[in-house]
Amino acid sequence: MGKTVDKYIPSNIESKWQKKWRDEKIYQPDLDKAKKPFYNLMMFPYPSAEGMHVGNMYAFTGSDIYGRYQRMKGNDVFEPIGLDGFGIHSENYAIKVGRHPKEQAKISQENFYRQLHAIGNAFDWTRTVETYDPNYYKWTQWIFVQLFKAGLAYRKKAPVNFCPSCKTVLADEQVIEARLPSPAGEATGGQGKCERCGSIVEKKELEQWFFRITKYAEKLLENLEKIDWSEKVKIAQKNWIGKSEGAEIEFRIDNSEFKIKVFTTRPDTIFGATYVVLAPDHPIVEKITTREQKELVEKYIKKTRKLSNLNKIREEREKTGVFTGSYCINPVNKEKIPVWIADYVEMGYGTGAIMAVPAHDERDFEFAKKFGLPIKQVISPKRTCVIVHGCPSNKENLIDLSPKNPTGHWIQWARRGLEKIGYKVYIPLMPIPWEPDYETWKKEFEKILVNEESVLIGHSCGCSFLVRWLGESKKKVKKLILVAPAKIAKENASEAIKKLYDFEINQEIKKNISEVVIFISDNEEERIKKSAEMFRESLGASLIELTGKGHFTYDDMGTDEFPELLNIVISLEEVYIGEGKIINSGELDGLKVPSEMDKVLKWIEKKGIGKRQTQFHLRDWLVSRQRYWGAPIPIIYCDKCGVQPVSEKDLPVLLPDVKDWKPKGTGKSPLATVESFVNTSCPKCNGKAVRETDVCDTFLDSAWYFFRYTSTEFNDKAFDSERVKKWLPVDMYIGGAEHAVLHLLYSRFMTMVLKDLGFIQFDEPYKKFRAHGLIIAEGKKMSKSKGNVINPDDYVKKYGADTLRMYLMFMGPFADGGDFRDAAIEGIYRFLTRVWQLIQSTDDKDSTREEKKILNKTIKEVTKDIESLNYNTAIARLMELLNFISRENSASLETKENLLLLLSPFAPHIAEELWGRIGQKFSVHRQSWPSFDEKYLHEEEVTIVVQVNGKFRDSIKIQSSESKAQNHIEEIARKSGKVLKYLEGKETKQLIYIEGKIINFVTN
RNA sequence: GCCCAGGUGGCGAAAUUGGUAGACGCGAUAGGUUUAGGACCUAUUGUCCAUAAGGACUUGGGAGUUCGAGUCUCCCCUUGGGCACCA
Repeated sequence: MGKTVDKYIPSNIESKWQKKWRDEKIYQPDLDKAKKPFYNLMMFPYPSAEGMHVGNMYAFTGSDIYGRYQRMKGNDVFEPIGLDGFGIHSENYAIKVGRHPKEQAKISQENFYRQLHAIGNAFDWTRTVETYDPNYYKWTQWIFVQLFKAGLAYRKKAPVNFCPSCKTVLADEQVIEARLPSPAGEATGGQGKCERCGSIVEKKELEQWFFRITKYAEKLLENLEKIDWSEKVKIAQKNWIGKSEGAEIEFRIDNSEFKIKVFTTRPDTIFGATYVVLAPDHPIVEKITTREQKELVEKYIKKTRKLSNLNKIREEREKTGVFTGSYCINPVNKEKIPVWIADYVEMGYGTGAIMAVPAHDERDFEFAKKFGLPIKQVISPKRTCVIVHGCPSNKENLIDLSPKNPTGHWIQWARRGLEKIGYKVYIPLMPIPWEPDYETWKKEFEKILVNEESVLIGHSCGCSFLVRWLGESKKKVKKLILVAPAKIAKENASEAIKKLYDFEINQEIKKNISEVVIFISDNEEERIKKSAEMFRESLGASLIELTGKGHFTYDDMGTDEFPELLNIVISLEEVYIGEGKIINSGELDGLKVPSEMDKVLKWIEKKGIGKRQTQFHLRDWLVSRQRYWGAPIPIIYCDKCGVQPVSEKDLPVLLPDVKDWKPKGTGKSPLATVESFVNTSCPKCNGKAVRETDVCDTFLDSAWYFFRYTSTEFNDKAFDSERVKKWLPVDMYIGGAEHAVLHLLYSRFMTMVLKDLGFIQFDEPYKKFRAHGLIIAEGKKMSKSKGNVINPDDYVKKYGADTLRMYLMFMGPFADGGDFRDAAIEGIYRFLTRVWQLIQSTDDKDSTREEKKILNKTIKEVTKDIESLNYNTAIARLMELLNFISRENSASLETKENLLLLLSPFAPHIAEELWGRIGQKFSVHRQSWPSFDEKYLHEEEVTIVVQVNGKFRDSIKIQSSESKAQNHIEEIARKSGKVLKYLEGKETKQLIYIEGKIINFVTN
């Protein structure tokens, strides 16, 4: 050894190879002839003018590694790149720097592409796509026209989210932090903030274009089952689509022919509907409001409208509403129930009307409580109640729960009463002879499931147990009831009893219990009264003294009134939303819900009261923007012919170059002032007509770009169907989870539409999608406003792209992201420098068996790790292999070659350079991915861990051929001095042997 | 409030899916090399006890299952992220 080599200087090799790769077209598959097409796509970036940040680079690198790996596996990998530079982000930036968006786009494009070149990705640079290029947006407009013709694009006046700062309408998805409480807030229509600029969004009524994505709600949901996507993104989409199943039920207005349809997911609670609520803007409100209530109702409607424009975020969601004066008839029990209006019901969801079941819905409950409306319980809850009795006066009677025993008597009564109202009652039995032993009691008691819905009843000494336990365990329970709590004066008590009461009442338990009630009768003995008083004071409990009745003395617990008292205290003072049995509901009584909901629905349909109904949270996609920097919506309005799409031969509708392009804030696009743009002729009658002046949402641009990549040279079609057939759906799509419901849902929708219109044969755009993690800087999200955006340029300059790529990937699992810190990057640089040195300076020798083993193991592990996107551990394996070479100070040529092949997806430049230097032909990136041979992975010697009682005591080495010989291994293990020590004088009760792994002596 | 993902050394993180916890890297300490610093090389590095051999403890907390738990079960705490008056 000892060959001297030149220093590793990344800048000397990186741009050199980047140029060579381009010249040799090694990353340009022949899209028509490729035999094994593999479409490796990453979400295309919005090119901020500041340029790429390490977060972008993280995503690109992770995707690139996967693509490079697939290429080496023999696939024709297509890895395109482009820019999503149309739209509000880009325009806002242009406003900020005071430059025309078109001009700014040019600058951003140049800068972004320069950076993208520098990171060494295997992009096909001949097929770039920019959304603001007329050759691209021509086809965005063409898609709009197709949707229009198919009836999937429509116009309607709608209250929309309007951002006063961006001066445009936003889709629901682009409004964030909606409905958060604010300290000074007042109720509003539920405003949030603009996704882009953070301004508070207003509601405005405007004519808007929508895409009928709701038509595909069911399919968008259903298909999630069949695609291989990150689970969290699937869940996010599922939640966003928000399917809920229930019933639509019709309520007749009393003394009138009007009917109100309500949607409910809880048809099982219909007997508990005690009033009906309409959204304030429900069209029927006007018709059913009585003369007496008219003024109030109108005032309320006005107020809610005004509030929606007040840009204030509601505070405590205090319920408001007014009575309309009308009643309707509950169809199941013919009860006359009032009709109210309230802004907690929204016109936009369901039918804009609800049946209110205050006993089983929190919002209805709140409302009912505020306005004194009746609450009727129809679901009996599944709750637990634990009765802990006290010490008996006579030990023998303790577990005698028959009514003969006074204690037994009241317990039986309480149980019966509680079970009647739906409680599952537990009565833990104490051991006999009874000892006030808290620890034993606790062990028994904790076997019972106690949760927030539980009611605990303590009697006498049982009270002390419970209070002490609640203090210790910090459990939350619904209610604590203490019956005649006893506190025995410590000085007179036996040791055991003293111990029982030796605890402090923990103040925290007050927080954990909704209510504490203490029962005591006035003729209880002083001692008990005093202790009741003590518990009351410490727990803030209400004390119910049963004056004059005398039922609750120790000797006479068993009266009929007692369980009824419990009933009063336990029932009906809170909402219950959980599962249970239907009660008070006539024919429905006894059904279990939700498990027997189907029977309820059948019954409702049979009775003709209502029908099954499914609702989705998903709303139609609002696509118009009152802005300049976007694709003009290709629609023409003609007085004679109405709304007409621009004919396809006239596309694109070019975005005119105008000086006055800044948003107006009038609800109209800047294009509206450009007469030469607005005035046109009707495509149908050729008469005078005007153009639509709004532009398309930028999410439309990005909803189909992956089709265009395959067909950039075609100017007569959006995409070539043969190409698309060959390359799509995308094999691997990598992107940020922040687009979980925006871009990903829209592009799925667009694909479904294109399929239904006959342009393509598949309905899902991305076979496999993986979300990468977020890169943060110094523990915070990177953002321009925080000034902590990290630009990769500096790092590329200092360490080279290879080092930065690997550092980013080494931080942690690709799906997790990480915190970017300067310090650790040195480690990777050191690694690559060592690769540079060792590959060149070490002598070539034949592989030893050990070397073959570690090499094959490395190949196996790195392959597995890349496939699961665990790049961090793949890199660790490469380091281990290098450490081996370093230790041995030699390596076979085979090992060196394979190391470079394994390294090449991660650090493409250095791998290419060294590949040449060890005498191989260009290019390392055209080689096949190495395979491993199982025979080298097999160990000759295995280490058996010797445990005594599950604890590691020694390890022994044996030939792997002997690993089946348990007796032999036991013999060796027993001889080990370390093990002997632990086995001495002890009997081996059990011996566990796991072949080739572990031998465990279990002694007593 | 609901849903999702996390919580392992000083730090980023591994762990064959129930079998020696802490691979790999950063940082730190000591030594070598160097005029010096840097770079590089070698060794050590979870915590505690012990002069040592050695021992005990340890994966947010608590209980449980098991010969054996970071991994499985239950409860709790906590940090991110998403959704939210959705009927």
